[in-house]
Amino acid sequence: MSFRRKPTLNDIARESGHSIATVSRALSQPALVQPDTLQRIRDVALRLGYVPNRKARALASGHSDTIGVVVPTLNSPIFSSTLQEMQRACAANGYQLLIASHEYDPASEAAALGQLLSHGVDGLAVVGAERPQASWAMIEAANIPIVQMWEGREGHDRVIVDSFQAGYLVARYLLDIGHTRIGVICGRLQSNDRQQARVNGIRAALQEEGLPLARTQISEQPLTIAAGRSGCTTLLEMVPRPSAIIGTADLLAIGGMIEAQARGISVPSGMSFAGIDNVDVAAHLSPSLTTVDIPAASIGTETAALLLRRLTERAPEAEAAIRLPITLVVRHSTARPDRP
Amino acid sequence: MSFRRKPTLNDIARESGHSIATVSRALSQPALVQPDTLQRIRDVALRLGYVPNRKARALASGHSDTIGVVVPTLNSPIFSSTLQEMQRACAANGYQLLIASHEYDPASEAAALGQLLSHGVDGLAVVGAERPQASWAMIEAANIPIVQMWEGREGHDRVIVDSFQAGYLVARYLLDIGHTRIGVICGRLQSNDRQQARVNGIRAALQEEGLPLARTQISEQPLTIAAGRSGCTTLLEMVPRPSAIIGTADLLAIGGMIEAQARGISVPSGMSFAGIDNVDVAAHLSPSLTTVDIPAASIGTETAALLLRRLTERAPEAEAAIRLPITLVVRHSTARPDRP
DNA sequence: AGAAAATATGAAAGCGTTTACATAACAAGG
DNA sequence: CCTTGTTATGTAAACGCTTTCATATTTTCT
Repeated sequence: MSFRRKPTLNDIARESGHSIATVSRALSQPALVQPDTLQRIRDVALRLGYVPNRKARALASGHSDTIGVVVPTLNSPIFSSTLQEMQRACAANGYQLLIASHEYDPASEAAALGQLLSHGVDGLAVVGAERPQASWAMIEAANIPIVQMWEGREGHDRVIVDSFQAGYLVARYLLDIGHTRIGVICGRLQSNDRQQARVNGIRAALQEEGLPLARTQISEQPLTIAAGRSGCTTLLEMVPRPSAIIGTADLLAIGGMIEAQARGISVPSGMSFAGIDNVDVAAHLSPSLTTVDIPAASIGTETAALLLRRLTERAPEAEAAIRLPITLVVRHSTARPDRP
Repeated sequence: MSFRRKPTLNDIARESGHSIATVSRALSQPALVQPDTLQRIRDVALRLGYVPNRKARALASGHSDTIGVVVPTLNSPIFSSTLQEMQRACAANGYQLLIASHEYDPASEAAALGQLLSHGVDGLAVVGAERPQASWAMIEAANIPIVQMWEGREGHDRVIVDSFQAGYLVARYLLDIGHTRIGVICGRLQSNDRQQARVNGIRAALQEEGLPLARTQISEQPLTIAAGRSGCTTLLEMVPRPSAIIGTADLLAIGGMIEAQARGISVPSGMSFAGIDNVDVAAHLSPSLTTVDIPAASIGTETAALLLRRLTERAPEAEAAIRLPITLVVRHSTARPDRP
């Protein structure tokens, strides 16, 4: 094995007796060169084991074949499946995913955005619309296609689900089957417009029945099963005790349900539990979890498709707002309350 | 808002009256310029809203401040937490993660590796050691630090866990408490050395007792809860029926356990279930799942640390093989068998 | 004070591509 | 046969930054 440095276009040009320009064209726009030269150049390239240098290509051409994604966390079944689908779609079209996460910290998100933009991503996908003015300014300045996922404001493309409606649906269902004392375990509301919207949806449903949603009915927690358990513990001290608990994320609802069962409360006869997300495990729990299905994977698919479209279109189309449907999935963790 | 193009070093040079070289130094090696010029340049840079162009920087300097990671799938609690930690550590040191996944397909993995290398990543993290010769050749040729995660062969740095031992531990435990008819639900074995090793570990433990591990005792499945259920269904047809089932991934064990319960088999009194991974939910199931803890997050942390060290060290240190401890976690999904 | 060493800056040559623009060759149209 | 169009190739100028080398300036030492 020789320790020659990597072959470049120049090497191929020299070896093949063609100019570097022709070589470049042969490799990236084969239609522009004659079949036999094309063949000769390709042979040499193969023999030398040429691999294009995308840094140089990016610098010269202005695009990097790279799409940036900023998510709150990688460690979530929801964002994972979105990312998985984005990755699939992007890879299939020759794009790489540059992924950053920020743990729900606006400052970290700003830093991540800065990094991605300075890396010259061709497109950007972000979660939600709530971010400091400075972050939005950076995005504007970059002047590249951007898609907001989950939540999104006017002004940019977006692939969204109605989180408010998700909250509303699940609360409305519990009310409909007779619950009036409802507790809520939700994620940290600050800098998280999805969680805010879900809680607001719940509040709206309660208000329709003239019921308030007091602070004492809500427990704000990190988004883990363990946190769901402790949230449940807190809510169990409400007087009167809630007859149903909504977790604004399945993990919270699952944790809550487990905690209740551990304390000898039977679900759903003693207490109902419902979540939002419809994670994989929800269908398999005992009892299976009533929840609202959020098409996380589709968000990834649609976002990638939209971004790829923007990256190839000639005349900019109108702003897109793709709204994906959510559906209440009634399972066995909810039932009519004992008696009021 | 003007539509000026992005400011470059040249713009700053002109505005500040310094040479572009000095400006470059001021921005990337501040120690080399005098305090007052430094100040002046920084002021101008700030005023112009200068953002360095990493593509150009990468081309000129030869490194991209980017680390490539190739995982089988993003949609797995295990890899998610590894990635999450890598992301955290890398971001803290100014590196971005370029993530690719390949759904356990060697060809896709090769393609992904090619993309990442051609993007000029400064370092690489991959899962496992089993890949086509051609893929290894590409990696060698790139001549950048690489870390194998989970499994790894000699020849490159690695941060590994003993998957064989994981399988062995859980099987040994079941044997110790008296089980002799053991079924296994495992992931696809092809191109997945972790799954292979886990199964081999189980086989080794059985052999110590003179027990075989026949093909009929094994059900190979995708790595999902639903697949675990169907794997369990298959194994229940073994005669005699197994008294314990090992899922070589928690998701499989969980699925299996749920299926058994759905069929009226009580766990663990009627049948024992054990997994490997120790995913979040395992501790909270009913019954809680006996499993082997795999420090997925630590793998991420250690890999990132190792990679970052390699990227800054002067003299290349000796090859590192960091072996992280795994531990059997006995919970309530396992018990002595009824009677032989 | 003079020589040697350290420090701060500038000029310019890349880094490996892409891409106008120019040129040459060749086919078609009158 | 000469003009006009095509088509294939080459020349050279970016792209925005880093970095070597040379130069000018200041400090340190004898």
